[in-house]
Amino acid sequence: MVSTRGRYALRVLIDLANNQKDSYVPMKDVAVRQGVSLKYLEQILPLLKQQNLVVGIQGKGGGYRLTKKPEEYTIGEILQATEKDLAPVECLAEGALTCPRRSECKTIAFWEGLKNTVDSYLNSKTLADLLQTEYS
Amino acid sequence: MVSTRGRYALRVLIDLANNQKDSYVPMKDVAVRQGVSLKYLEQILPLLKQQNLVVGIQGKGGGYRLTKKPEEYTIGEILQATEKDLAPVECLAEGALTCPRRSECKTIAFWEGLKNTVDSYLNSKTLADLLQTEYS
DNA sequence: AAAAAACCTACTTTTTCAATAGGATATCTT
DNA sequence: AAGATATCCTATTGAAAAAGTAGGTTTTTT
Repeated sequence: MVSTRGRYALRVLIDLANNQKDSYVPMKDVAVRQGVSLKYLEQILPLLKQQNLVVGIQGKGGGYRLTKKPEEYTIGEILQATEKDLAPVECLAEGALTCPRRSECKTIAFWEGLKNTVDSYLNSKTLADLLQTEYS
Repeated sequence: MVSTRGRYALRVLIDLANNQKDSYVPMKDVAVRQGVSLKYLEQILPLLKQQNLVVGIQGKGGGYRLTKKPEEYTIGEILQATEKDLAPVECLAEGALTCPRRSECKTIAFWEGLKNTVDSYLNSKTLADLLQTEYS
């Protein structure tokens, strides 16, 4: 299950896209608009910055800004930056040591298929896809 | 991420399918073959029994047996029985209360799409698909 | 009666999640 | 230079879940 870190990250980027201007957007404002803790966002944004998904400027008048156009962000790369791991099972996680039962495992192909399915979906959607308001 | 409960459940059912006979298969044997704790399996099997995925017989000569043919089990229903929830985000979980931001939420459709994608995959594969040994 | 199985429930240990907290540092404005 | 306003950095906490361990009870066959 995707954690609040990833979900908040998504919402922050949507917020940044919707409030783009020439200047930078302070997280203080985003926190209010999104109804989440500023302090928590301050932990999440460095993860996005590290992957060059945003630029952050310190000091008065500072804040964050997108580094590219919304349609150039895949949801996959955003979640990748914030979630610990997107693999559906332990043994497919980043840097997992090879399972001793690997050669006899009947499920690994199935799990790989699931991972591929999920990854494909996540990489097929972009931030731009989330910008239209639509409710049911 | 799918927990060991779900993964072990899958392996138990594969094991049962591979060791089918007229009699019942005791978990003691499955535990040895699969290299997992018997005591832990004893917690998992009741979940499968509850959904009529297996029948269990107590007493000497007892054990468990599949209730239908391997091709009639979808992986989805197996994981459904053992995992707490298969939803990718909290607000799509079983019996989640409706989010106060629901009407303005820009991500819900995306998450629903992810859930549908995952469910489709899980329901398209059957236990029979996992029975062929294949390694790479 | 004894053996072998499932059944039931409580406990423990470890890890992760979701924040909260408090200050340090950088930058702009006046 | 001073003050305001940001990000940045790191530690701590509280609650929940994950993954098992443990011990006994009941059922059934031999």
